Amino acid sequence: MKNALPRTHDHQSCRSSALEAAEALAASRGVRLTPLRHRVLEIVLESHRPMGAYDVLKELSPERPQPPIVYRALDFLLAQGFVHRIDSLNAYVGCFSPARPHRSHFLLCTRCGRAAEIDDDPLVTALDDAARSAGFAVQRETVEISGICSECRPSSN
Amino acid sequence: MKNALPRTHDHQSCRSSALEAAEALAASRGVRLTPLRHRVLEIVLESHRPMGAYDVLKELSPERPQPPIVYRALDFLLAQGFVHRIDSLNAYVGCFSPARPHRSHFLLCTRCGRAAEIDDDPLVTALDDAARSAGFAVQRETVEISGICSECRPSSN
DNA sequence: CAGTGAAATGTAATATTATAACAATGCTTC
DNA sequence: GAAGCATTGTTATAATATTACATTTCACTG
Repeated sequence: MKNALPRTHDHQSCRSSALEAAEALAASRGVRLTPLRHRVLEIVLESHRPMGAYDVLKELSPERPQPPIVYRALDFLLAQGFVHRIDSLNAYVGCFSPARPHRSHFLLCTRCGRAAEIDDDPLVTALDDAARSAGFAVQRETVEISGICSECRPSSN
Repeated sequence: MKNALPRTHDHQSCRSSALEAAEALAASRGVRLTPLRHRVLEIVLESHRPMGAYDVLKELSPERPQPPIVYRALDFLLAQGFVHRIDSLNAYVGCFSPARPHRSHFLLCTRCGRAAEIDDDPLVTALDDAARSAGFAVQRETVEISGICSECRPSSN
């Protein structure tokens, strides 16, 4: 099911560096990135495409665990910022820079299915300003832009 | 289940004007706001709080329709912009200005449960700029800021 | 290094959200 | 009023998520 990623993108290495970063962060925070959690993170990182909890479950065969196993692992990884949730897809993506504090804002390509995190200062500022001017104390944000990515657009394809 | 809305907010009148606007728009577009669709819209507009499809279903008793009835009505209302979907809650809110073209951006209070649409030019610009600079052709956006609204914050409570 | 309590995992059952497939009805146009 | 299409009705089931409780593992303490 994994298909072409941009040739310029060394997926293998970004995945392992994300894993290493997560390991280091877990150690420094005194939380346990257990084998199960590690495995789930690995599975999610293996795809730049959001994966549903049940997709992860399938990848965990032949262990054939029950849903709570995966949901709990994902909850842990979410809490640690090692994965993000894509609300519009009921799915999860690995975070490739868990060490850098950032908001969870995404471009989601409806053609190739890839999710790209965006870290855009003006956007962050605009969100903060909008909330502040409404007297709103932000707890959580969902910012997901769906469309066609540059790789999938005729102009650059 | 409906509890205090701000005293300054004439909910009854904003709901009926939203309904009238939807009726007029449907007529002008040549689409049919059938009794069922009208009723579903009314139900959703009756709450400023996002309602799940099954909440709407319950309100439709004693007709006791099956889920597809409600999902189809909601799909129609979404397509016409008479309601918006809140992805982070799997829920729907009525749109109070369906005639004015706008994006669907929300503040969601986790205390009182209310959803407020925000129409913030800098935010719209920042989103557009972020997408454009990534060469991304936007089809759809989910922007939902969850937190505590000004009415629910100690300072203004 | 055994005992204890907390954290993590395992398991069963079920709740919640959403859709597929097809039948029946109603509306529109000729 | 028959044809064709949109809408609604019905059944069944798929997909997503959680509750409750049992068991195991881990980390600490004595």
